[in-house]
Amino acid sequence: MLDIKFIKENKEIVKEGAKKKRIEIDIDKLVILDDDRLKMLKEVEDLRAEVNRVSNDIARDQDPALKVQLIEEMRLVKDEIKKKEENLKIIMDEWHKLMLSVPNVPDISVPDGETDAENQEVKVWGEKPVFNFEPKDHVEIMTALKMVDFERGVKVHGFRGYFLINDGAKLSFAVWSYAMEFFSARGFIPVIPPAIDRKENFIGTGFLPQSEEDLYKTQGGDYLAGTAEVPVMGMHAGEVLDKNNFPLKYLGFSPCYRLEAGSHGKDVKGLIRVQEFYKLEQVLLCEASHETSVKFHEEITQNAEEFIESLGLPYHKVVNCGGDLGLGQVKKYDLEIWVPKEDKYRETHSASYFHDFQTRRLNIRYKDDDGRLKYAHSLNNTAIATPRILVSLVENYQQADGSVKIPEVLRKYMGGREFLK
RNA sequence: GGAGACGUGGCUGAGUGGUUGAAGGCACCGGUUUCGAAAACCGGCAUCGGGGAAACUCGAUCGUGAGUUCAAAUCUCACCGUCUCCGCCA
Repeated sequence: MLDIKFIKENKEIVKEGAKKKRIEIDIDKLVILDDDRLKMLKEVEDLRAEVNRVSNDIARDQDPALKVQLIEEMRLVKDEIKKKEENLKIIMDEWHKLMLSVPNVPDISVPDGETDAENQEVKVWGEKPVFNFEPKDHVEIMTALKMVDFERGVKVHGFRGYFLINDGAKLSFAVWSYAMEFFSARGFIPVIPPAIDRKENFIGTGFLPQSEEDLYKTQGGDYLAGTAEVPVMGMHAGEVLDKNNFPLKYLGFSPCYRLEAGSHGKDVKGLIRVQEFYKLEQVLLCEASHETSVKFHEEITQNAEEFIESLGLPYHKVVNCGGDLGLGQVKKYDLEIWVPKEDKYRETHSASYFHDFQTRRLNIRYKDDDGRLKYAHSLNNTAIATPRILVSLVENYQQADGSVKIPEVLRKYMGGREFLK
């Protein structure tokens, strides 16, 4: 959510921003609505002030006849207030709905573009593997090594179901353990949050109301989080944080549930696009300064880059174009790791910053040096997601004999083994 | 699952219909005192929104949302949450 004052004072910037994100929003309508809102609010408040004033008179005045008369007068004013309040409520509902739809303004450095096809590559790292044999895809490799069972996965879960078994499960634990150690060393506080979360957390982080069709829902009206970003951000909702603890760096570990409603035809095979997976997520809260946000955005991106590099996986980094940005995001980098058999990079990490878009909705503030309460800034980036990462791990490290070499850094979590076979 | 109690400012804690946005304490910030510090004393200290250059002023907020009333922290209802006892499970 943006500040309505900011919207009114920077109408053109907000409009341009929405356009860059390819989001339809009628800012002029919102501005008119807000003028109405303020006018109506003033009328209601003036009437309330009168009632308050006279009520005090009633309490003080000893003359019973006068009391009765004043009470009668106030009764009429109350009726008027009621009518005006009803009007105000209608305006407020509409106002609120529109406010939740206003996208955050993308940074000037965000390239223009419609879809992810127009994201710009800004970095390429690593050597793509050259095989002197016909490489296999991860489904083949992992099935042969009995690391995964899709048939039974579909039997038990349905479409996109999978079991990770034996080395598939072990490798997942290895990745998690390694990531836990890696990110802890960089000052991240590990958190295992609830993944079944109240609606407010989804509105607060910007996933609702827009992406309802992608979320699993419970009978109680809660939702299953598609990322630990939701509960970890919700953790401090409504709080006034101590500035001295900034930046707050959390490493959230949670199952992630995504309906993938709009992508039933895509990536139907394998572990790339599943409805239930696990992710370690970097979530960061800092003071409200653009420079600070940018600094930490680069930092959490760098963290992930170095993590991937330590695994020895070739990847590239893209700046997402305007059309590929979410409602609240100011700027986003995606890291995409090489998948040899598909002959392309696949997204594994997504690093974005939001300014106070999320914290305003979640009411996360801190007291600044000038004594004023300010909304903190928030950012997040993937640390690592399984099982998607296993795809590039096994495909890039596959050997002619069908075995898979285990990256050096993971070996200590795999009992010192060098190969999966 | 059954019965009961409770939810007040950064924290603690009074307040059961009328100038109560809310006593007292702690914490915090100024000042006096002191060579300095502590203690003591004096003063300040909620948030959000509207108007105003400002002083200031108006409105809202005592878990959340509705309601009763001229007037609600205080009464009613629903919801959320916490605690205690019993039961159940581990």
